[in-house]
Amino acid sequence: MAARSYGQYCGVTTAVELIGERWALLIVRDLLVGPRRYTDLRRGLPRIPTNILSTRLKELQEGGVVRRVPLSNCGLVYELTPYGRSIEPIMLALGRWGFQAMGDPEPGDVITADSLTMALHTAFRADRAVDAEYELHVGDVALRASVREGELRVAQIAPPAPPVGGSLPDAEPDAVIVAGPGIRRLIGGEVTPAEALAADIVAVVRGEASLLDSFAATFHIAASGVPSPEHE
Amino acid sequence: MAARSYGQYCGVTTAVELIGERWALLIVRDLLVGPRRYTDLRRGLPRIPTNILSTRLKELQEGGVVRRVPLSNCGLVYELTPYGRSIEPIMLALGRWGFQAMGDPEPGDVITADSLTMALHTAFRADRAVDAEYELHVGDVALRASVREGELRVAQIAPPAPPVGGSLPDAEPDAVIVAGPGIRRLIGGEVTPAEALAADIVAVVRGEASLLDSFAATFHIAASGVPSPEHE
DNA sequence: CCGGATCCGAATCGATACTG
DNA sequence: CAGTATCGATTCGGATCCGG
Repeated sequence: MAARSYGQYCGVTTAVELIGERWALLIVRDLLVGPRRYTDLRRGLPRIPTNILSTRLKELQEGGVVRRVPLSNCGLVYELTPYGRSIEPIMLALGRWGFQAMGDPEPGDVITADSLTMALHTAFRADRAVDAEYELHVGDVALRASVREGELRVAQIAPPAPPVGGSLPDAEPDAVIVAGPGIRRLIGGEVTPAEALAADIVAVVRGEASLLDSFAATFHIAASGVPSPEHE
Repeated sequence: MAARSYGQYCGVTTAVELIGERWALLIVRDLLVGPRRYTDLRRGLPRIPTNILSTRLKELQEGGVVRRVPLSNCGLVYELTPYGRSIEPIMLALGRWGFQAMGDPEPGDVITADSLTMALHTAFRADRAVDAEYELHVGDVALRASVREGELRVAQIAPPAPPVGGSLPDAEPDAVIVAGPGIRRLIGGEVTPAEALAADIVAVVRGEASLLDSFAATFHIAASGVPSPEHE
């Protein structure tokens, strides 16, 4: 029996041995957004030590969760295997579960492009979705979220986008929404869109302010049971 | 920012900080089966150090996942809060995901009553369920699984059950199934019930052997994508 | 710059012993 | 029964270094 094995013959235990080590699930979260290079993963996980990142990538490969793919031109990327990708619904559900217990950010907490992308998918309600194109800015992260026919697609926008003529791939968004971490309160339904605007939690800097209602309907995480009554 | 925080403001990260520490999710798994005393948890997690168990229980309480309840007569139990219980569908899905990657047991691996109970729930297919009463023995564990109207109830049977007249709560089961860890191959569909009987993977020691077909239809985990092509 | 490997102090984990 | 105390073994975190 491996040294750090839990010593149980059980599906949950096997899962935890595959993706339960420290940082492993966050690596998988970022890879669910798309294939990433070693350096991309480092940027998306600012506090991960580099030796831990390479150790985890090796372990995830041995577990059949992640695959290493050389790029045709140069370099290489890590990507999920089909088996690794099949964890997506679990990741989304886990994100919703954790969302209920999120308080306000601790000093030093960051919001990364991949985590916000995943959070949008987590909060996406296909049944209530209103078709629209949003540009969303939270902290340093800028995303383009396209809601079309009940489907969500999220693309990351490079922050210092130099406006070189002709290379802009997207049409103008219907609304440009600028927010901070307090956007959690809007998605969680703690505040209405009107209250969020009034309290400066979010701002609609382009497009009609009413599109914030569509946004709040499309991206919503209901407090299912009890979020977490007593906290430390 | 807490010392061992991941430093990200994200639902998945929050979830991992709540239930991602070593052993934590296995404690939650056992508590999903029912409230448990400290000693019960120790028995269900034979390799957990006792200081880790008490540390995790404290952390899970601070996170609002677990609650400590004094018993009316004597002693106390740990139980999940409503928020903690709301992780059940995720746990079941994770058990199915991990099941795909289970190989054969390592030497020293055990099967516990709570993990097998959870595994039955994990593998239960309400849509294909056939009503029946099973008594299932795997290793030292004995379970009573009742399938009624598409619902599953599992009770644990004390192994040395002294046959004191009148105190038996259940009627006779339709079938008594005795198996080893190889029962995974039956649930995973790697072998048919007939093959499992022929290979001595399982035995029906009471009741009609054809009930093993019902069992295999009721408890099944299909290989969704690729289980895990390459393994270490 | 990319993709790591190496080194080392700090924190955590695991095993055992002990206690109210 | 329900933990706490102790201590060596591991792992983690932070920093630096290195080959392409």
